[in-house]
Amino acid sequence: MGRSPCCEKQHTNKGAWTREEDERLINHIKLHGEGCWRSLPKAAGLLRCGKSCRLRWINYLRPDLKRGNFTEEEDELIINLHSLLGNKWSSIAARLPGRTDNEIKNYWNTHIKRKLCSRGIDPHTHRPLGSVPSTNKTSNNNSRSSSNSNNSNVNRFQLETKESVTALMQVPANIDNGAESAADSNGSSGLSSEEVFPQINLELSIGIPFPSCQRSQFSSVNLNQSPPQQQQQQQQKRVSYQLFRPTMPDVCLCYGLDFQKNHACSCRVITTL
DNA sequence: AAAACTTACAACCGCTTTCGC
DNA sequence: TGCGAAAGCGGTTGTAAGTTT
Repeated sequence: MGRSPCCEKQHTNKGAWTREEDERLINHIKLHGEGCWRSLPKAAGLLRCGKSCRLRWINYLRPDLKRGNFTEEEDELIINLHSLLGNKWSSIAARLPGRTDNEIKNYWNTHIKRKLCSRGIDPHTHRPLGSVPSTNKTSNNNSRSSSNSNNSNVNRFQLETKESVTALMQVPANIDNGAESAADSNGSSGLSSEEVFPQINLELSIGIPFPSCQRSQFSSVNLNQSPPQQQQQQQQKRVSYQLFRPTMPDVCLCYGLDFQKNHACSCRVITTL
């Protein structure tokens, strides 16, 4: 029935990895690939849990990791992605080549939170500090707690869909203002979200899933009926959208933002935003 | 110079999701 | 189909390094 346990914890090392352990792990993965973490420690001659090996490899030893300080562009991208995705560090990391979820999470907690606070922005809500929070909090606080609580999938969908719609509205606005993020321009000016984006009601509440995510459902990004100037603007937006999903094919944004995993969006409609 | 405090980040823990039996 | 282990993920902790007093 099932599988045998992953490791015998009483025979495993803990704490900081030694250089020798690192080398063993690197050599083993070079020879055999990432394969099965469960059997890796034994095969590599390591007294470590497979889970620990995986973490060490992913967060520190992988050759494609980009070490060193985050750039200003990466900062802004993380802030924007966090405003869209909340604390979904792995999803954020997937859009920053060479960075790991753990690294981004640590960086967020040590640098970006402070940076946003100094700009007068609440790092949880991406709203100006002191503004009245929505009663229906966004997913920054619900990424885990909602699944722990008795909230149904419908409730989770409502929250995430609300967030995705807000995101759809916010992203083009950011891009029209150049590299400045919505949070940035919002915070530095001291204006409320509603003042910056008068067409957006951030208290919007959505209850029923879209039957499918079609371009026409997001009127602000409907290219077909746009005059040439608008089309030019939207072409810029489309290019800039790629920043947020550089590895994604040109598919529905909901899909690109992983909503299909939560059944919030089951479509794979090809769309040009 | 050293103690106290702060910061940064690697690693661990516990939970959820996925998947093999 | 259900159970249980593996994998994956996000929150938290431990501690080394840096800074201040």
